[in-house]
Amino acid sequence: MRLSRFHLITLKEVPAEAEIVSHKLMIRSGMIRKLAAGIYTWLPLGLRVLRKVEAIVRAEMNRAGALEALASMVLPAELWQESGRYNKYGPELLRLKDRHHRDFVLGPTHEEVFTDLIRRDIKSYRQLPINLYQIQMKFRDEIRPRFGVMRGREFLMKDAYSFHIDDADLEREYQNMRETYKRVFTRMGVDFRIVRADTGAIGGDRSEEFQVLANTGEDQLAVSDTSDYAANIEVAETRPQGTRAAPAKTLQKVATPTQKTCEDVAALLGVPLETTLKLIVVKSKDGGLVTLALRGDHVLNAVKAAKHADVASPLTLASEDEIRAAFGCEPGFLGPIGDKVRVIADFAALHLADFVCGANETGFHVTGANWVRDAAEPAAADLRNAVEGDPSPDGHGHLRLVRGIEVGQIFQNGPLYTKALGVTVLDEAGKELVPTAGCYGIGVSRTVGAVIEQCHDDAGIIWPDSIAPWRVAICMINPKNDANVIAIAEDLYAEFDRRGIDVCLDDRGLRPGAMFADIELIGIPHRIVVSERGVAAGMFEYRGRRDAESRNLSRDDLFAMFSN
RNA sequence: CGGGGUGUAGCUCAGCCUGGUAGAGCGCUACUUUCGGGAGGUAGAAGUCGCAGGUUCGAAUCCUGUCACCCCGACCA
Repeated sequence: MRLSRFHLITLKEVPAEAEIVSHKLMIRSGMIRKLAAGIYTWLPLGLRVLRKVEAIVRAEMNRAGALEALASMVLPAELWQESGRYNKYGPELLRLKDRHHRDFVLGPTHEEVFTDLIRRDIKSYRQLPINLYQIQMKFRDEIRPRFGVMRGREFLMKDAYSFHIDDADLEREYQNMRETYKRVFTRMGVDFRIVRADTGAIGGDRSEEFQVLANTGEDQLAVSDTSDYAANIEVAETRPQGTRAAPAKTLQKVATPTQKTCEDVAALLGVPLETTLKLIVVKSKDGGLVTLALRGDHVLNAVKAAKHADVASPLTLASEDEIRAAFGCEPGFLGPIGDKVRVIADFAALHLADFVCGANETGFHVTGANWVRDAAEPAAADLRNAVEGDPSPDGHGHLRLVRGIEVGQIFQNGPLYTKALGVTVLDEAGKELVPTAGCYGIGVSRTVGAVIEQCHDDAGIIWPDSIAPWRVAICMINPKNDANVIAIAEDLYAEFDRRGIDVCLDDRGLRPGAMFADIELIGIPHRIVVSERGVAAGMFEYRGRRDAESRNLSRDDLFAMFSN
């Protein structure tokens, strides 16, 4: 590609809309432009990268034996009503009506569509297993789109759906996809971890996420410092540690007129935050209320709490009015003292002795509180987020917390959707059985952002060869002064092109400074400079994007370098 | 949805408090001198000041409403 004929629009200034580095660089380099909140246009430069990521995903999926298909983005609501997700999925599901007032949705994920396809076409166990995938735009009406393509409302996703005769075969395909994803992200040149994950809105039994490590990632991960245990914080287990000390202090009421949070109360009383107890009142499964007790320094884990047998799912906080009615005081002064509402305590909260908590009286807390003596012994559960230094749940080492960008997730859904849509096939004995299923997603457009998040410097993006818009840029210095420069650069460009090496020729006639700045900003991994003095010496200046200096190479050296 | 903030030239922003001729830098166009790390000079094009009402002799500026966008908290590839 000749850059003089390419729509390369770079910006010197940082756009006001962007917060994180990948978003800034994608706009500055002219990869994307925003059309509305969370909705972007991919410009030619960005699309070259997106297509390369897509090509790697496609190649690896094909190699793994999956079959590419393509479904509509607009889906009939009936299918979603049939699976029960039309109501369950929430406002993230964009609903529309056609001219006949029939209900449709924009597809946020396609379990229903592919399960329906299987229901119609697959009659025999002989036709299984099958793994169908597509690479297609998805739409989710996110509460708060942000960070450019990292959390857009429209995004490009590879989604695959596999169907099996039994769980053992599902497990085999799950491992097949797991290995495939490892290959995909390794080819992108990113540092990633596979972590245990919640199944969320997709549902099912077992799931892992592929997380690209980055400080700007929205997900928190708990990883062991000595074993290979790694989990999304949502599902990272915590275990009971230590034992509860015997009560040493007496129960005392203290005035805390404006202190509603554990932080404020601890500061007022001059006690460590971890000696305080906080109560969070939520809806219970039977429609009433249940109280969750956590140590003041711990954070409630909504995913774990919602899985508790007595807690309503999804987790729903009680309203202030409900709290007043149940406790007889304002929120912010609640305690387990007395038997106002049933309490489930986190393991760590259960081990507190002589703790500080609300007095169930507006403006007051108590000190020296103890379970059993002052409050009924609560049920125990794992309710909190793991923190740095917690023992690893696998018994090996301690947890470290890191941040990641979720670029892929694999699920074993089991018969969740096949059962809901009434899919059956005949087995060897001629008996009907419900196939079991898995699904596997890769956020293709998000991966582009995630790679930039990991691979950049002050000058701009640093693409790995595998997904760079071009592997090599040939830059002409002052071509107007020397016809030989043009001739030799053109010849080199033609030869790279002939050899199938993805190359661009910067023939825009810019001054060297501006040209180099652009080539670095858009992240071309290899740069070759053709100049008057180089031509005179019969050499080319080569510089890798991460190199500090350029070096002089002959034409043969260059081709040798890119021959593989 | 709650909390905070911003809408003025293609981009980044000043002007608004204290109402009175629409501004700067970058970018763009032409000419010119330059020509190995985002060049200098000269000339130029470019904005219904988000939108709608209101107050006023007069509104970018004050008031009301509305829309859009950004940031902080509950969702997920």
